[in-house]
Amino acid sequence: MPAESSRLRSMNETRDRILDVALDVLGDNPDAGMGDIATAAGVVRRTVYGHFPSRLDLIRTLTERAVAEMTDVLAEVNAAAAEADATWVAFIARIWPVTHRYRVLLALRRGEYGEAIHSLLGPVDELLADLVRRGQDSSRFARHLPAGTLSQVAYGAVFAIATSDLPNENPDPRAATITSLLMLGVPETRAIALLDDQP
Amino acid sequence: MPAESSRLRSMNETRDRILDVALDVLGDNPDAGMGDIATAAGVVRRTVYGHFPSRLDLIRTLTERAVAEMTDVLAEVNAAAAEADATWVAFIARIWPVTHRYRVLLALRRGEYGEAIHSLLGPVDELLADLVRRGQDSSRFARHLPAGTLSQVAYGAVFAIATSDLPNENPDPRAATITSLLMLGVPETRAIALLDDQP
DNA sequence: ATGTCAATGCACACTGGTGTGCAGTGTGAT
DNA sequence: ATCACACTGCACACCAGTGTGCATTGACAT
Repeated sequence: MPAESSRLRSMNETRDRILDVALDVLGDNPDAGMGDIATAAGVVRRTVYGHFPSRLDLIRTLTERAVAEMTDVLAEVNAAAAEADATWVAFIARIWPVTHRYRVLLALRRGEYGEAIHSLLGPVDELLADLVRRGQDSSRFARHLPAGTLSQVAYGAVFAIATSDLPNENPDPRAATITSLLMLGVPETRAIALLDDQP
Repeated sequence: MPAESSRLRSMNETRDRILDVALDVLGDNPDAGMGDIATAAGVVRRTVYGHFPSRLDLIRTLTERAVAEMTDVLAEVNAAAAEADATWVAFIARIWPVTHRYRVLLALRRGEYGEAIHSLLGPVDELLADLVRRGQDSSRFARHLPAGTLSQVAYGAVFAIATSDLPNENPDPRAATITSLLMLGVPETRAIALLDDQP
């Protein structure tokens, strides 16, 4: 099956390394240039343009990866067919590392490439809103905000906590989950009970 | 008292107009240039540099204004000597329009001028954290997060709702306040009661 | 009437990033 | 042995924004 095995593989390795490193570099500084990414990937700027014709292409590819991963997680936790609030807890637990990895996308959402990112992220937003709506329909979640807004704000809070770099402590996924559950209207006692059921 | 009355006044008018317009323009697009601001203010780019030697100077002046307004509001609501949760409600009500006005600063917090803005906004963050801490000490607020983080995340949620531009609806300060109270650990019933006490 | 000075309208130099072109080099494929 | 081609290294053009210099205009102050 691998026709041009070694040749093609090492090329894909370079490409993947650029993508991985780009997530890192842009995560630290969303305004980093193609040069910074290239250097960090141990490659020359020109080479990056060999794989991605433009900066937008790079960002788009990154976003597509993120959408794929997030959609997978959402599909899996939804497959468990549990209550919406339990599903939310499972979702946050599974999405936690992904959120940190792709933190740059949220930062870039407002900006030059916001339009492209937003449209690609649309489907994920939909799925998230669906989950919250399901919770509202079964009265697990409150209705003080429409599902679309509530899902965004709740996930935004998790994201904010996940990427907050406090001087001494490191972000606490448990506290973040509780916070998001609270704002979804889940009582604190139930929130803690849900968390204690997690493996 | 006005020595060079007309002269100096019209100069201050121009300066103030630039500042006001800058808030507007940068609020819509944080990456707008000095030229865009100048044009929107009905003035030439060179004139803006006459009042503010650099872009950073402009941003700093804007930030100083914001800090002054926010500090005033915080001082006033704290003077009422009510419970921390009631104070929070009053604070959100009073800060709501200000939040929208200075929305650009939050957007610019991550970016080139983040350092300068952050240091100027520091005192406000302190006051906010103090309020939340007070609430935690009197058991009005939950302790799932340290006061510093919780205050930031709660205010961040309010900000997110205040600046969310939904297709048809406009942001609802009441829903935003409830959301923030929930994540602070205030039970929904109490949150609604607090809001109904507001004028 | 005369001077002052904010605002104007150019000019310019500088910076920092993007994206392209092309000749050269080394390593796998044939 | 030779071809293909990913990567290099340097060149360039281009753009958009920043900040400065300076001569000019016009309203206000004296």
